[in-house]
Amino acid sequence: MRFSQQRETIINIIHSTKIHPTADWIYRKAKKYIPNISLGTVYRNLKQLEQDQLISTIFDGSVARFDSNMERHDHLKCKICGSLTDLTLDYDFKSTVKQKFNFIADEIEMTIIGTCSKHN
Amino acid sequence: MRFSQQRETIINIIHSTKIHPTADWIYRKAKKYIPNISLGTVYRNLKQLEQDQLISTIFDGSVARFDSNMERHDHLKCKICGSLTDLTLDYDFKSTVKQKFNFIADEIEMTIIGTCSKHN
DNA sequence: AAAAATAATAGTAATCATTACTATTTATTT
DNA sequence: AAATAAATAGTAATGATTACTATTATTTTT
Ligand SMILES: [Mn+2]
Ligand SMILES: [Mn+2]
Ligand SMILES: [Zn+2]
Ligand SMILES: [Zn+2]
Repeated sequence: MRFSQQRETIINIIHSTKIHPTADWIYRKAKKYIPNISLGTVYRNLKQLEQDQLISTIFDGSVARFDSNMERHDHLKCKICGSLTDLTLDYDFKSTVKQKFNFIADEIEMTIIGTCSKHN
Repeated sequence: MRFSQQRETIINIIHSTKIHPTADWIYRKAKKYIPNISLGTVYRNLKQLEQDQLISTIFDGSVARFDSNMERHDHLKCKICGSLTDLTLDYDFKSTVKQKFNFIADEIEMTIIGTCSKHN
């Protein structure tokens, strides 16, 4: 993977926020630095970065959002404002499903859906 | 909501399987009973049935899959064959996130991703 | 049972996010 | 500086889903 100003900008943008942005959000932000950057470039780089395990993809309904936090963690999703927030809960179901279902678990995705603290 | 043969067929199809089918899978199956049923009809009814809480929608990556099991449960997703299987795990994080984040949890979506028992 | 009212359908067009394509540009190696 | 090939911009294509509309089917009213 060769250096490019576009990729560098995309990485910086993702690392600068905790909102788990969409490709389009990243694209609009990137255009402030590189006005003629292409949306295809954003998608191509996001895919590349995911393959290289530098970011991860979260499917929020039907749109993809991107996460620079590569530690194991879960999410709170607010039904009202749509925000997605990190939290880390303690659990271990991998051994359970191995024993009960002979299922080899690689990862566990957990999203808690409800109303966030802003709406009180 | 008025009766229709199309909706009845769609409900029957969903209740007849545990595979969490996609709209297109349901459509192809429905055509065996109603050859000129429209894909739009399938989507319209699936949306209606979800609103009436008769089925639920699971977003599997970028495609929607439908679930007739309305009990609270979790899923095992196999990376190899793509199968989605029900299981019910015991946990309670709703009180935790209320206390720690002042977040009112309505539901928790948990998917355990890995390799299912078929591939041993 | 026929007429009126209106929900639901079939078929097709439109939308939206994402991916594919390709000529050109840019980074890296020689 | 020239050669090599990865990355880009711009645009076309794709695939899932939704919107639209004239027609059909179900339910209600007479
Ligand atoms: Mn996160
Ligand atoms: Mn299920
Ligand atoms: Zn909120
Ligand atoms: Zn499998």
